[in-house]
Amino acid sequence: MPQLNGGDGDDLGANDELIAFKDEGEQEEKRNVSAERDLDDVKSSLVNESETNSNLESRARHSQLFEEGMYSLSVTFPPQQDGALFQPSPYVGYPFFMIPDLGNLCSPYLTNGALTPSARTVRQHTHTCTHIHTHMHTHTHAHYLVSSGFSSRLVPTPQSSIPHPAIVPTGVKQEPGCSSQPGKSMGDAQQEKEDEKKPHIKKPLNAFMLYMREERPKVVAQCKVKESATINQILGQRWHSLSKEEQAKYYELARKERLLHSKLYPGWSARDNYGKKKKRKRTKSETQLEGETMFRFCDTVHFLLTRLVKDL
DNA sequence: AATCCTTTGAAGTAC
DNA sequence: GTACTTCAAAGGATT
Repeated sequence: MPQLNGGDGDDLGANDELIAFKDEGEQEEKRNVSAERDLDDVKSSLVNESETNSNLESRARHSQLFEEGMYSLSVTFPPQQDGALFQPSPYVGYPFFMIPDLGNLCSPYLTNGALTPSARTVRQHTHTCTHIHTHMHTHTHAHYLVSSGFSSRLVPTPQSSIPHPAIVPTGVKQEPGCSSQPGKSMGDAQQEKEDEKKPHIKKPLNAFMLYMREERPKVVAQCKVKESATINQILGQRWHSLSKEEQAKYYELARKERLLHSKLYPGWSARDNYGKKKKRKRTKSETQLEGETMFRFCDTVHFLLTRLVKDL
């Protein structure tokens, strides 16, 4: 069961979140060094703050008490209109609810729209459930200790045919959405079929992506531009012009995204998505051809210059 | 229909 | 340890 442990440290906050701007000059880089350090400090303090937060310990304690059957659980399911899928808001902490499978249904990371049977059931109901938690053997609980709040969920074990990845027992690595047995060998074609059936779990958004999602509509409105490539260039520039505090806000959001993502999909790896987005890759011959063309071009230029100098 | 473009950041691979 | 690659979002443009 995933639990946020303030003691063991969260290494999800990458240390290299700030890098020198690639396309700017050395001087610009130097000017940014101190600012980067400051922002780095802000970021690490944000991480430390959240990790050492006394509320976190309190929440962890709540979680423990809950598991011991000392607490009752109150879960409120949001109303679903006309059975329509819940559309996640751009970013409001987490727009989906920590309900078994409904979480999958509403998760912004899932893209294939696959509905699990229990999700279909859950989204039909709108109710508030108060449960005196005394029968641990009949329920499986998972607690998400997200910075933004304490969420709990009830999973009636016998009915839950598709266990949520987040409740995979410790030490058991499970591929997201993968029902196949570990170590089971299968043909490549069959493996591909299995892969296609898997829900596509997207990468968590990084700080800049979160910023883009928020600011894009403003840029579109201001600049009357629709081309994403152009908009992204503008957003890239604006991102650099943000203050450290403003950027820190997005780094913190991104950290929470990663944290929650890792809680929801413990076995997920960025590698799982490799190849999901089909990208035309240059073949070796193409690269070689380009190199040869460049070589010939340089050779020609050299020849012409030599001749020019000779003529002069 | 599929891919490219364009940005930054995270995470993976390769050496 | 460093360099490189892939993919997250977005939607018009291009193939």
